[in-house]
Amino acid sequence: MSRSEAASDQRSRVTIAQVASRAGVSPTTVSHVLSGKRAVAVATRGTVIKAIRELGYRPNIVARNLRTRQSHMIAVVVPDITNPFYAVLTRGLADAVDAAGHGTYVCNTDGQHDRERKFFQDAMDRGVDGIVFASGETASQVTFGEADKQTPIICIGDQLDHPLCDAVIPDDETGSRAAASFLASRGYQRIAMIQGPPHYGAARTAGFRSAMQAAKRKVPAERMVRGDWTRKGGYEAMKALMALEVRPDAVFCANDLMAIGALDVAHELGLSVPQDVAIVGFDDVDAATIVTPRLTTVRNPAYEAGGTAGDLLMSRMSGRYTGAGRTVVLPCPLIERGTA
Amino acid sequence: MSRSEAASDQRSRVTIAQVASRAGVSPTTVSHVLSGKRAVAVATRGTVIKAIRELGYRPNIVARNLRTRQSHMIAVVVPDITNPFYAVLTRGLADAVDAAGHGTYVCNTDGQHDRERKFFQDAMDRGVDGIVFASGETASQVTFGEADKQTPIICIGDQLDHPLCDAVIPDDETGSRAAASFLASRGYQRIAMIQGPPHYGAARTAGFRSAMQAAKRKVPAERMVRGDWTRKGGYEAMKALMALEVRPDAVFCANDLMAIGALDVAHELGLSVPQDVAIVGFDDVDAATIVTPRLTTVRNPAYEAGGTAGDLLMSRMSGRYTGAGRTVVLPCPLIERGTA
DNA sequence: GGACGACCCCAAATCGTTTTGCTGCCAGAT
DNA sequence: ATCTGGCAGCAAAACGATTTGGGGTCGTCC
Repeated sequence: MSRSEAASDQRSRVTIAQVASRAGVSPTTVSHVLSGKRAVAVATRGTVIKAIRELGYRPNIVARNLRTRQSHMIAVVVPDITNPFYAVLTRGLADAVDAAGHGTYVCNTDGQHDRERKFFQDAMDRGVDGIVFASGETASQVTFGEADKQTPIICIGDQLDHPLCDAVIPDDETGSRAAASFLASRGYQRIAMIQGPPHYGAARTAGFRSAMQAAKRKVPAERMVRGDWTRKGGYEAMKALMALEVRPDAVFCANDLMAIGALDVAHELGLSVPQDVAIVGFDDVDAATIVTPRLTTVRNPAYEAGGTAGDLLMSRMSGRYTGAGRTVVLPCPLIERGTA
Repeated sequence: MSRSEAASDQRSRVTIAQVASRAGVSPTTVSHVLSGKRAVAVATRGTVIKAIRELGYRPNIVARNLRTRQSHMIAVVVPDITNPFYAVLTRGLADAVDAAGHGTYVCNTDGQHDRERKFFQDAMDRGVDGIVFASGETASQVTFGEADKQTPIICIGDQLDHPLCDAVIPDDETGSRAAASFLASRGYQRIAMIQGPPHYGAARTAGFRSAMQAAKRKVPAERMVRGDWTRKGGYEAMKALMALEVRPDAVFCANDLMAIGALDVAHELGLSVPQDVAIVGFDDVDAATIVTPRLTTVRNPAYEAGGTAGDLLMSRMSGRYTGAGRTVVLPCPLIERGTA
């Protein structure tokens, strides 16, 4: 009984040593045929490969990671994977690094600083080879231990004070400016904006303001309202706007979800879009083409952002690039559809 | 130069040995204060903790994983994180296991069997503590090595032939039946269905058929068409349906995306929903409430599925449960909105 | 014939933890 | 005075790979 138990009790996977002993060589040799780091005679290699196959050997990656000090895993920390923007970004990243054999470890922070810090530490301790940080614009809150400075970081949408940090930032300001001047060029006079919460999305507001100035449109304070990025928030902000003495005839929303909320209000009030009121969003999420009429918006290149983050990361991990932080900015083109 | 280099060259993080030497104790003791697995005198513990703090020591998780043979990481393999259903499921899982200190490693398979297998192996080799497999209904394609049988697996939406495999399956059939009988009870006569691709979503079709039989509605073959789960696929399927000699007056779609595509057709044809044609979907994705009119659909409890998958996994990982595969089925309630 | 390379392969150290025995030591009971 | 038993701490062996210095064996060229 205890014997048969022991026989079937191969609780641990087969190790490199077992392969070696079966092939009649040393573990070193097995390792070398696996990695190809040193030449091994073809005959020997054959024996080893045969043994590997017969035993069904698979290398223990954890052990390898410990020895080589790299995990072939990268962490992506986002506010919420449920948010399509971050889901797409994550996918872009995953696709970019997958071919090189890197896995992706995702962390949801809900935008809370302490969770950001926690996951950051966690990822570091787990020995990830790189981190892409897409958790809002609060990135600068994180501080680094000495040891953390070894690991490359990519920051999306913001800069970060770290020696090995590259940034990829969608050009929010130019995109917003394009949206706002488009509205002006269409002849809309009383253009309003639903911004993000205080301290967020400053670039989008800046782009809007700059376009208004260029188009010689005055924007009284009551036409600059705020939402919390959600559909509901947009709904309420739009309500406030529509309750104004002089109603805006166009509104630029800092993101699509809020624009959809604004659209809800228009429908509710029986306003026709874009005749009575024009609406432009930002992000170009899937839902933008689902709503009726389809939402005119600015495309936020999530997939590309994730992809270039992956590329930047890999260029550092491979040692191909070592140097100061790079910044790549991605264009955010205006997508004309039905709401403006 | 070389000296100062060596000084700043603390390439590796501080180890438990350094802490031990600074505190004047053995690594063993440090480990014990960290894990609490054995008592250590309060004075000693104080010294150790002080040393830890002064040095900024953080344990090397990779080394720990190697020794303890567990990674506190679980893998979730999904077709596409970009699909809201899987994003939500993943989030439910992450939230469930996060508190216990488990990270989540996500793999996108795009539903391709070879990628499923690849990621499965990859996850195993990386030493994850558990896997939740949500990649379609093709799960049964995967085969296991002897060693893989040690790791618990949760299968979502399907069963899997593995000794330690639990399943959580949304009750597609009952949900579909509810949707279809609802349609019948509303008096619709010529009820059609847009199914998933061949071999997929069989339960949803079965529920539909069973309800039709119970309601004594005949469903001629031309009223059972297929889409590929996408909006476009739904669009085309609906086109075919509307081109029929006798038009259906209601159509049940196997998922929301296809339902939205169907809705596109209705709008295009100037048909009013639900007067001219009723539409019911399945999944209750966010977009279901964005479309006009809002989509009547069956709720697919993604978040809960992820959460219970996490719970089942943890009960096994902790050793609290060891035993045959459990199956928990989650109800899929009908959500009445505007399209039926 | 000896020197010198090429070519293979191995032993042993290493990565940074956790986990066993095991050893002193001191207090209290016999 | 001896024994028992618990407490605190340490040394050393894992965990499963990679890496490096070195040592055979052979062939070739002076």
